[in-house]
Amino acid sequence: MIHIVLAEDQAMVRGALSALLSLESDIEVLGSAADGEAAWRELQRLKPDVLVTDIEMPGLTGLELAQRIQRQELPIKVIIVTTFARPGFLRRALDAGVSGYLLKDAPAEHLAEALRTVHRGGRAIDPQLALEAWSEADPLNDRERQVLRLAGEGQSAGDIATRLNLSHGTVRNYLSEAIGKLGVSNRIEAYRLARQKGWL
Amino acid sequence: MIHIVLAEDQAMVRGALSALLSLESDIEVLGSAADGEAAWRELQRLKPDVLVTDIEMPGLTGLELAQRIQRQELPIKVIIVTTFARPGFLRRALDAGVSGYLLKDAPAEHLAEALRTVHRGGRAIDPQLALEAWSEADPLNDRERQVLRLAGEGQSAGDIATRLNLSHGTVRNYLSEAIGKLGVSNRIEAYRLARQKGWL
DNA sequence: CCCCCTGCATGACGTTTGTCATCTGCAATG
DNA sequence: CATTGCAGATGACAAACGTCATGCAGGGGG
Repeated sequence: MIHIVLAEDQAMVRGALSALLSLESDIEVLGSAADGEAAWRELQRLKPDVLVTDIEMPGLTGLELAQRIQRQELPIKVIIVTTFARPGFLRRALDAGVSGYLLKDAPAEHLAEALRTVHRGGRAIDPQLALEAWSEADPLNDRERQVLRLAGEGQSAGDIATRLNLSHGTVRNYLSEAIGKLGVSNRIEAYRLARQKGWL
Repeated sequence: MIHIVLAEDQAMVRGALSALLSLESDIEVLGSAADGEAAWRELQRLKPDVLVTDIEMPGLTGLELAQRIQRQELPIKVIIVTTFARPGFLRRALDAGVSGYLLKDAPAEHLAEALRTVHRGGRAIDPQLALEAWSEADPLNDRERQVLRLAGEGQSAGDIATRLNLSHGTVRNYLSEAIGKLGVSNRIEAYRLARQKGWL
């Protein structure tokens, strides 16, 4: 019997996944949580074999949850189930020691299979995503990332400069750098591309 | 017995919702589809009582699907289940004659209840969202919307002008109008705000 | 010690944006 | 027919944007 805990912020999806997994005779859903902190408490309390978690959640994200489990050396495997086919996310997830990474685009049956594979000690990583993850590295440095994030919210170079204690010229330099590295032609495209790749 | 068809692009969520509803003894899931066109074909073939659909789907959106059902006067009720708490979306959904509008944030049990209410001839609209929907009207006209959409993808005024067969000055005028109406200070903020409100 | 690399700043440049006031053509309305 | 209204165009202006060459301080590492 595989004991699991579910973390997913959308209540309806959480309930539906729970129903889905409860149909499997070898899986038991011990509990579920709507955010990272609550999930952490459930893990301590219920000691499941596997945590199935989304990435985007209020408070603590799924990735941070995985990191915490890894650092505390808890004997709990982690499977990420997310909408985002972003190579950067998978990379970070693997660094955090997760055993599985599925997309919500994948057929529902894959989840139970992945759960069994992981419980057996194996890994279940979305194959096509795994390829992309190792192909393209994030070309941005910290400053470029920060600046791009703010630019994507509609802030001007001047605003960003104030926020980061830089000169407005420097901000424009970083932005220009980022635009160049990403091979696009303005800050908006740069933001969209970086976001889509999971480089944020 | 309530017969339904499910339209939702994320396979895992689709499967999970199907599992959830199948647990109810008075509900039967006749079929499901991953995009609007497929859903339309399933509706013709299976003649369900109710369609449960997401909004964001490739091809035909859930809103367009509802419109089509309304225009053809099919005896099929529609329940929208979506992530987006955007007043504009609810407004358009109601115009398209849908009977239910739930958020994925709502508890899973609400779905089955809503299904029964709607099947009985009632309406099931997320209450807090219903309030917002009548509070604020979309101030944008068609041109402004089009222009803003493209601007949000990073296109320059010139690009947009070419795409829409307008002069580049005119495009800037519309953009300026939109920025003014929304009370923001540049195209990026305008795009973000309009998107968040569901005005796209 | 010197060299080079990195992080940030500066200034100049041409382009794009955002704002206005004004103008044109066309259709609807009286 | 004249009048009004609307969609789109124009041109001018200041501000912000994107690019580039250059400068400068502070560390390492040779």
